[in-house]
Amino acid sequence: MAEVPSGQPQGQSRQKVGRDGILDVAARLFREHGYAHVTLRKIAQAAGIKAGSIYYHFGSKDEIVVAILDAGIAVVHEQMHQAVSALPAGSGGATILRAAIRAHLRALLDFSDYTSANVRIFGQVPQVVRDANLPVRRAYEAEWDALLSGLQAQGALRADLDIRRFRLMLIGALNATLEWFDPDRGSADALSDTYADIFLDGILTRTGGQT
Amino acid sequence: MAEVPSGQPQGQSRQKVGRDGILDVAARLFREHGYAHVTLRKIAQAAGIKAGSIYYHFGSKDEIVVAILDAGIAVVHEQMHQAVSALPAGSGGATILRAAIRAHLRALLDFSDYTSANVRIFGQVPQVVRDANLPVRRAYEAEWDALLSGLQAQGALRADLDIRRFRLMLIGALNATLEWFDPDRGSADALSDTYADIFLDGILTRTGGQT
DNA sequence: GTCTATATGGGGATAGAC
DNA sequence: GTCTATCCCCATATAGAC
Repeated sequence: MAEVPSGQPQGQSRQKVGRDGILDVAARLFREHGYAHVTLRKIAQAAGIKAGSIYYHFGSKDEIVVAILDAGIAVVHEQMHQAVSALPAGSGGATILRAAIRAHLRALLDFSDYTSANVRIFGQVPQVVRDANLPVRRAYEAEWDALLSGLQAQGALRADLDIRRFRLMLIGALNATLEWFDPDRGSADALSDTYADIFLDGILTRTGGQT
Repeated sequence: MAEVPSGQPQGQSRQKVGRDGILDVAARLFREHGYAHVTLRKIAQAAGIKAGSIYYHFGSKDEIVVAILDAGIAVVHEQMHQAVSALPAGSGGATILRAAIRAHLRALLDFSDYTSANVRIFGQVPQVVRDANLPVRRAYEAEWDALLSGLQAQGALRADLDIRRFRLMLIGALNATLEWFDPDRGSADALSDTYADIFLDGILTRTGGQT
């Protein structure tokens, strides 16, 4: 993301000092390479400092990871909430869901190294780190469940749809996109529309007309 | 899976000798703990041998991993192919898709430590290992694409559905289930039906009647 | 706030006895 | 086929100079 000034040694970005600079480069590295392969030495090198210096800002590697995981959920939660809140009052269920899906996918694929790092490494980190990230995860999940339950109560969603199960399926499907998304084959927004088309109406040929 | 005779020391299964025994325990450990956290020492301990002995059967840790990844795809590929082939001639598109989805999810959640290990660790292994697994993956993907394209040619699926993209979405969604599936909340088969319901017909309330 | 130097532990892999 | 013993490397983390 940050361009490297042309005179710099390879593999070392310009100094990104301070706690936030370290988090930024660490999030990018975790996103790209996964949890285990990213060492403090590599984070330090990418930030333009030495490994020992990291301990002035953080108490442990896991402390860095927890900060990144939490920030990743915070970003996507805020984006999704904003996107839905910004819709005109009285928007239909399909419109609301499309907006929420698009916001989630944008944060994951376009915006945020923190969100994508979260999705990428959550399954790889030690249990204590996962536990530390749980509260913010639960809050985001609750936001989705509230949204979906509201739509179901309005009659926009099938009455027999299990909200929790559908939310797990939907978020799981969206997050899995990270593994194969290629911006050269289409934008995140275009992908959002395809997801929405499929989840809202399915893939079968319709005999009767439908929204 | 294998019961431990009651007199055995903790953390050590009964001897599972030979190459296949090592692969079995390694697949289970990779499934449970991910790639990086499973060491040769732990595999050896679980197999009831010492770490050095593994090198009689395998040239490296990566050789073990490649064997497990390949076997994981082979199992799910075979199961899916069998399930579809076993259907009565002239089965409808919805029936065929339901059978394929069910077979995939069964292999992943009920059957095979190899398949679930593949899904769990593929994103964590070194590039050379991923590359080695690519041919069998491509073959499985081709099986799905052929199935879906055939259904689309028959008019069972929407004509504007991008097959490759849908296949990535579907397999990604099914595989993501591994992260949250809890057999106490319902069987893999029940989950398959929910997936099929959603992907085939969507989640919106239908105004007109539909299959 | 960052450096150098180092303690400590664990990993994959190899050699040779049995 | 499995063992013990060991090499070598790299990880996190700490201590103290600057």
